[in-house]
Amino acid sequence: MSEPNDMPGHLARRFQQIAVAVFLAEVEDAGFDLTPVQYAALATIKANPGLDQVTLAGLIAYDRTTITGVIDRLVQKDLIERRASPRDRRARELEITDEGRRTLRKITPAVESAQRIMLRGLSAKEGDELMRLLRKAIAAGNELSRAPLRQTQA
Amino acid sequence: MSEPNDMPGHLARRFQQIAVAVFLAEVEDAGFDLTPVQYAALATIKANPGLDQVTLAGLIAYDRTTITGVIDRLVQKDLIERRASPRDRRARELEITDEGRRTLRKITPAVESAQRIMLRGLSAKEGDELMRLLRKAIAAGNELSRAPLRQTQA
DNA sequence: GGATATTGATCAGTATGCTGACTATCAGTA
DNA sequence: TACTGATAGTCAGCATACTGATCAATATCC
Repeated sequence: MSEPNDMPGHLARRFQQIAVAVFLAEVEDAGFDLTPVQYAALATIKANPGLDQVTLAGLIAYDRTTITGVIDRLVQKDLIERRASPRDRRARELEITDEGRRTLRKITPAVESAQRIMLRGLSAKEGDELMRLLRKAIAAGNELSRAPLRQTQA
Repeated sequence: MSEPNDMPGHLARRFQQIAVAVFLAEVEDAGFDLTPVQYAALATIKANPGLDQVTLAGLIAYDRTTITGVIDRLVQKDLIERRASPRDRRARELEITDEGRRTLRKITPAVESAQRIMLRGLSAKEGDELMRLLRKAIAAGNELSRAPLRQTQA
């Protein structure tokens, strides 16, 4: 373990690095310009119409200060709308647009292809096992980052 | 797989996110101010005295444009020295300083502790298996990122 | 030897992620 | 109701990562 390449932290970084590169390449090949982070936000907004930014952040484990910029860019691309909440004037409600829905639908094959490519060195069984172990490690460490996963409303 | 939290790419991001947070917390508790990226660079420079930036980048799979800033900060902290190579005037030779050596020695327990914490949800056997699977997936995807691992000189 | 290609390093620009601070608003309570 | 604390969102600042460009220096090939 004396060498970075043998450490879990370094492997985490490398795997993430490859995952992002594969995602971007597949999505660009499909003719779209969307980052992994933007995709996850968009898909989650579609599945939870009208949610506010803090709730969105909790559902995908983003920092609330990071979400601001991600939302900005999705709005700029006309994929979502951000408007003041009538019930809480501090909050913004997020809604997917028709354009966002269309993009999400057309981009799905590329996203799924990317998930397969990043596991291409593993058998199906190994891929499942890797995901199981990642989920388990993540669950145990959830509270250790500033942006933990929050399944429910605060 | 229709939900981000079930996708390998998202799990990769989450695990990396936790790994970085744990690393920073452990290192700060030990009284140091060093990022995972800076640590890996410093350790690799110590193990390969006089290497140039491209070689360093290859050994830890950093992008060459990223390395520039990392090196800047390590130099600023007096942990390494950067000087022109006598053999190739384009290249810079990197050398760890006494201060860098001292820091590396004192920080090691915190770094190792961090590696344990980020796997704390897994048994020893599961942790080994996770690392094996990550290494295998990474090896298969090595060439897919702009900054692949390069074990040897270009 | 000289044109050409390649390489090492840097830079500008963009997108995450984070820390810490700040404003506006809301909720609970004395 | 006024005070207090908590919450939603944003901002400035810093550190990765990347794309693509540029500059200087080295290699290669004719």
